Amino acid sequence: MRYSEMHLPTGREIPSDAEVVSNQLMIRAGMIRKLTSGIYSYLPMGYRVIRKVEQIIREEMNKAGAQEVHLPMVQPAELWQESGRWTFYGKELLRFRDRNDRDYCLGPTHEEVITDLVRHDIKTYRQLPCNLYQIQTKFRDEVRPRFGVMRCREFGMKDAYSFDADEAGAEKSYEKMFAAYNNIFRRCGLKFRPVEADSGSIGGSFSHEFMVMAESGEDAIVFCEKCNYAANLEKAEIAKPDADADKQKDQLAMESVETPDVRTIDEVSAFLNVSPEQIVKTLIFSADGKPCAVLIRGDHEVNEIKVRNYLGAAELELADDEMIMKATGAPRGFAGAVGIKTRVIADYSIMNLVNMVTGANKENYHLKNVNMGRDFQVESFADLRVSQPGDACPRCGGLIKFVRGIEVGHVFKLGTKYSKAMKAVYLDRDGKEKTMIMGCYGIGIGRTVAASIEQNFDQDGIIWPMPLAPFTVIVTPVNIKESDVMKASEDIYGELLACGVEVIIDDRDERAGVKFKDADLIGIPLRIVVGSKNLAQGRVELKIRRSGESRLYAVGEVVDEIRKIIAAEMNAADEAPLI
RNA sequence: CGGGGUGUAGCUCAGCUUGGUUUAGAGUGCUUGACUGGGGGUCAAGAGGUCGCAGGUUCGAAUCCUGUCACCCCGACCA
Repeated sequence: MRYSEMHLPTGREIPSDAEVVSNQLMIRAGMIRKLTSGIYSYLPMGYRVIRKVEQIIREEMNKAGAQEVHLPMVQPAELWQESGRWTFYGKELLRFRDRNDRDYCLGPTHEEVITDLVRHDIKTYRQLPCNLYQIQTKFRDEVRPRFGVMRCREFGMKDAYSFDADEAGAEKSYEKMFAAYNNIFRRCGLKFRPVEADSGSIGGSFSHEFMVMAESGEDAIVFCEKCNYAANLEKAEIAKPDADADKQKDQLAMESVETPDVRTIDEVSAFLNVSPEQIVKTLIFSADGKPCAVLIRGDHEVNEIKVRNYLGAAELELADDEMIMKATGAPRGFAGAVGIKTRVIADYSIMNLVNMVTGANKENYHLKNVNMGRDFQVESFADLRVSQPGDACPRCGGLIKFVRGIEVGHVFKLGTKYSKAMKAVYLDRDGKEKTMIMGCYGIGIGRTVAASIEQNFDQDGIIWPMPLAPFTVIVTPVNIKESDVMKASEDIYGELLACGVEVIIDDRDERAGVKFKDADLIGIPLRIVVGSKNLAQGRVELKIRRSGESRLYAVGEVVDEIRKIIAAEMNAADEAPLI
């Protein structure tokens, strides 16, 4: 490719509405342009990188036995009504009508379409397992798109769906995809790790997210330094503590104290001069419209996902003032377990507490020396809180650490949620009708590209890992008006092309400084600089983008050297150990 | 949906508080020419704007008022 002929509009200014570095650099490097909120165009440079990621995905998916298909983006309402998601999915599903007034939506995901496809064509266990995937545009009408292509409304996604005859088969399909995903992200040159994730309201048994480590990531990840436990914060388990019967011996008599307008943990702690660990927070939740009290130690936070999962509720939110008043007989801020008129569940954190401080279910009063069993009963204890620094690993007891990550992939055991609702069945060996067991597996393509930039940049611009680079080499003639410089540049360019290297020659009539800045910005891994001084001695300069290192080579040797470097780096990306 | 902010040249922004000396500006980018040629070079000449849109107040509105749209940020919500 000739730079002079390429549509590659680079920019010096940081766009005013770009927050994260990947978004800023993708715009400045001429990769993308925003059309409207959450909707982006890819320019040639950006699309080349997209296709690199897609190609790696294709190769690994095919290797894992999946087959590529292409499903429609416009989907009829009937399918979604059949699965129940037409009402369930909410506003993220963009709905519209055609000229005959029929309801449609833009596909945010394709479980319905693929299940419909498979149920028509797969009739027997002999056709199973089956794993189909596609790389296609999704539309999700996000409440708040942000961070450029990282969280946008229209985006490219690879989604795969597996169909199996039984649990064991489904497990195998899941493991294959898990392995394929490891290969994909490793080959993309990303620092990532798979983490346990919440299976959410879909209710599958198992789910992993593939997280790219980055400070700007929207997800918090918990991992253990000793063992390989890693989980999304919303999923991170906390081990059940041992019961400590001894402590219960020192129970004091319960007393009521007046605490005028003292509501929050901090206020109670200061007013009564007790530490937050001694106070029990009593949160009233509305679980599918019914109140439920959740007890937790004052210095901890409730993990609403855990509560929702524990209660098996479809919808969970903090109760409104009216429900609180009805359940506790007091306004917000004075709830307590003693005498409360709701179910009461408690986090493990209060299991061994004695002489607790709680609300009195009476305005402007709290209770001191409250004790479980004696003063109130708990329906059950469970892990309901958010993991925090200092917690022990739930697997090995080691210390856990926190990092932030970008979710680039998600593998999911679906079970029979869709196959059952949509009657995707087959006949087994005995001629009996059985429901297929599904799994689904997604990768955000644009997000993977953005995540790569979040991990690979410096003050000059992007630093592509070789497997994703839009071009591997850029040939930079310092001055195109010098014919010997141009001739040598063209020769090297031609040679690289001839041996299949993706190369761009910067044949623009620009000053060297401009070319260097642009080459750095767009992040080409290897740069060959052809200038008259070195050329007079038969040499050219090879500069490595990532290290900044530069070496001189004889004109006749530089192509060989480059081939060696490329081979070594691509190999390293293929064989990099998992972290 | 709640809160906050911003809309002026392709891009980044000034001007608005206190309406009229600004014929709407700067930097950068773009065009042309000359010089220059290893880290966004210099000089000169130029093109480019119904100041988001619609009303209103006024002799007079980029500037004040009302409405509206778009975009961004924080939160809530949600795969």
